[in-house]
Amino acid sequence: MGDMTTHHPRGTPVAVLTTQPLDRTLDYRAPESGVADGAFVEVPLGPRLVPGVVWGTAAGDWPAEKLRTVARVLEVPPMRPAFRDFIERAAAYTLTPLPAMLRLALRSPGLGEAPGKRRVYSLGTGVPDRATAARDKVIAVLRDRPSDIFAARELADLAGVSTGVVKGLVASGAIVEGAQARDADFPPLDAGRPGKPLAPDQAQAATTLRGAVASGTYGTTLLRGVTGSGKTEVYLEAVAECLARGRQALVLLPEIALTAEFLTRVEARFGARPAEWHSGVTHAERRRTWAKTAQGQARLVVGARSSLFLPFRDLGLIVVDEEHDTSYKQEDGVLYSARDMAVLRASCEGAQVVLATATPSLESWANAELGKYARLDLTSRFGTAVLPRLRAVDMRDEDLPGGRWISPTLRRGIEARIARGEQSLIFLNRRGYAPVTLCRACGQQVACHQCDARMVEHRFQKRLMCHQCGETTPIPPACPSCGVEGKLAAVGPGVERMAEEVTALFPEARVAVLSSDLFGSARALKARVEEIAQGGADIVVGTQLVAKGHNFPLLTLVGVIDADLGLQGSDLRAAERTFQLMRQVSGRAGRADLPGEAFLQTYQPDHPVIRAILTGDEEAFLRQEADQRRAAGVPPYGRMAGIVISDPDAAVAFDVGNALARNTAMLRDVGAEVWGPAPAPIARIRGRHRVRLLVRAPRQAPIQPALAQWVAQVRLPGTTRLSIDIDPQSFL
DNA sequence: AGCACGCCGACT
DNA sequence: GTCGGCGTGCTC
Repeated sequence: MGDMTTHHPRGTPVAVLTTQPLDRTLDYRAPESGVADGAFVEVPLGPRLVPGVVWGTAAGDWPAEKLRTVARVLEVPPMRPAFRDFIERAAAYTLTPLPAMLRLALRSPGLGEAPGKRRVYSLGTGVPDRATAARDKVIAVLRDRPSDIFAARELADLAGVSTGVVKGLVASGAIVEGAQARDADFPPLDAGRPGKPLAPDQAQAATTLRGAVASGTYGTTLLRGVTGSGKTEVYLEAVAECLARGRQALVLLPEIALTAEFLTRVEARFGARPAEWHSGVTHAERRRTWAKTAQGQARLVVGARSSLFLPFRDLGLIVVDEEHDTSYKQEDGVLYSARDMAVLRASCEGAQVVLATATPSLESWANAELGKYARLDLTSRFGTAVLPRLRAVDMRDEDLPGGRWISPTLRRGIEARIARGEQSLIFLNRRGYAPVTLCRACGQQVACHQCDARMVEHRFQKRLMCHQCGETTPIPPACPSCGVEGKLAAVGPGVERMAEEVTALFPEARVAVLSSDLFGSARALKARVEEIAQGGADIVVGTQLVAKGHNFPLLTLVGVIDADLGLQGSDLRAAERTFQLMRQVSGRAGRADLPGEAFLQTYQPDHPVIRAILTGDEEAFLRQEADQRRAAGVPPYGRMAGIVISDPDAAVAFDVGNALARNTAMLRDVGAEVWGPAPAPIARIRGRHRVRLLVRAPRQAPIQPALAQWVAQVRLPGTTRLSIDIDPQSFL
């Protein structure tokens, strides 16, 4: 697509891409007013009106007399060529039908509707008919800030009165009521404010990033820095440069829970809060963010992965914070890696990308090694904080009864912390009470009836839960398999069970459990985290949740219950993930001026990954991992795709898989090989049997067109679904 | 995605 | 006779 945006006069045939899964554009006549390329429109399709975007000149393969006319042109700025280009390239890369990709860009509520209004109140010229204490308070607030306007609630709260008082004052004209569009401008961000003082290595990195942003061209930089090295301060300098140049910036965060802390830091740096975009934002606010992003008024957006599909007017910088985080690759209608899509979007927009992390993904590290990404390393921890001392606890030497998991060595470490009034963290990446519920009468494990997975006991909620489909059942009194009562036993540890053990060992200590399923809302979790940070607990027992950036200044000990957990299985990414997780969680200890210590309980202290974690030689670890991946020809040194076929009937899914495996000529032509079909790693989810094929090809091979041709050969039965995952997370 | 069309089984 | 099951096809 060129950069010319054409205006199509009334009656001209135009191509429209709708969100209907037709996998091609449809031709329509331009409406009375004419229409521009990229315009957001509504078009008649059969008996309905559907949303779409004008996608260039008509294909012309439909008889002119059968063309219908565009019903409505929405009053929002047209989708820019660079954005349309991104949608097309992202669709081609991920083998996603264009309409499904477009849908991600149309996820704004009430798109094209007139914005709602809210009633606002400001100081009037009238005099109240009767003066009361409550009325005087309201007038005093308004006199104090004469140019401001307030919602009734806001004004009443400031004055410490009820909203009835505010309404009462309107009658006399002492207060005037007005209407304000809900889509108000975002407060301006002051890029010129001085940031925090930077250490020499931070200042140097910041200067380099500012220079990259100032170039106004595409480029990606991997910004590495251990926990507490001030990565955020450094990339906020890049944001400041971008804002100063009048362009928009986007900061991607892996988790909503992290945004509150981040918003505060943005406010401290730029004097106002940025726009937010994630599932926790209200409809009205999302509308506003979408509209203001399109207008170019929202200058900084902080958001989840879906914010990559906002209609920025002039995007100059994308920061992907915690770029290694696996939640960036998750299905949300479409399978895509937010990190890779950020790079793609930036290259379409002529923007810079900063990938920030303490523990880079092997992909990003390899791209830096290859010179595709620039690389900046922050070496010193900020202030006086030092990295925690890491030690392995060899569980083969520890005297521990069955059903207990905290070694005497770890226990002594915790005792010492309690005596000094410091906090300890017990880390176990397993939600619930016990991963296995076993019947001692028949030997069967309680399984989910819809999935190929075990039911996990959640004792706090008194239920069994399937971690695949989320289904829960009450804990049964009798074994579902043999019907014998009172013989079900919890086997293995989960965080809830660890909390029980901790309480038994340290009855005086205040114990907090942090696990995603124990909090109803992100808000509740955040409140608890802050309480703990203030010293509201002596021992924190937590899952992966605690590894992600929460700052506990009093925490000086981290005990990893099972450092070997992630190493099981034969997935080539297991080592990388374990290394990252252990580094992240150890980094929680000793952030302030208290030195930290991390204990890794392991049965294999000589395992190369455990040794690499202990020595802390990340570069050596990554190099060794890279060598293994290169030898195996897997990402990032080879390309892979996973094809999952699912159907309620296992035989049907296998038939489709076998049909695909029969003709792989087009894949072999581009140098790709195919494995499978075989049952997928989780062979059944929500009653659907899953069969997988894996495709591996050399790094440069153009596999997408070949894959598209390959899967197009089979016609899927109505109940069967097929999904293609480019660069799958697991290549088991 | 919807929605119509259409071709076969069990009911008032 | 017809009500309704969901397979197949179409939408500019």
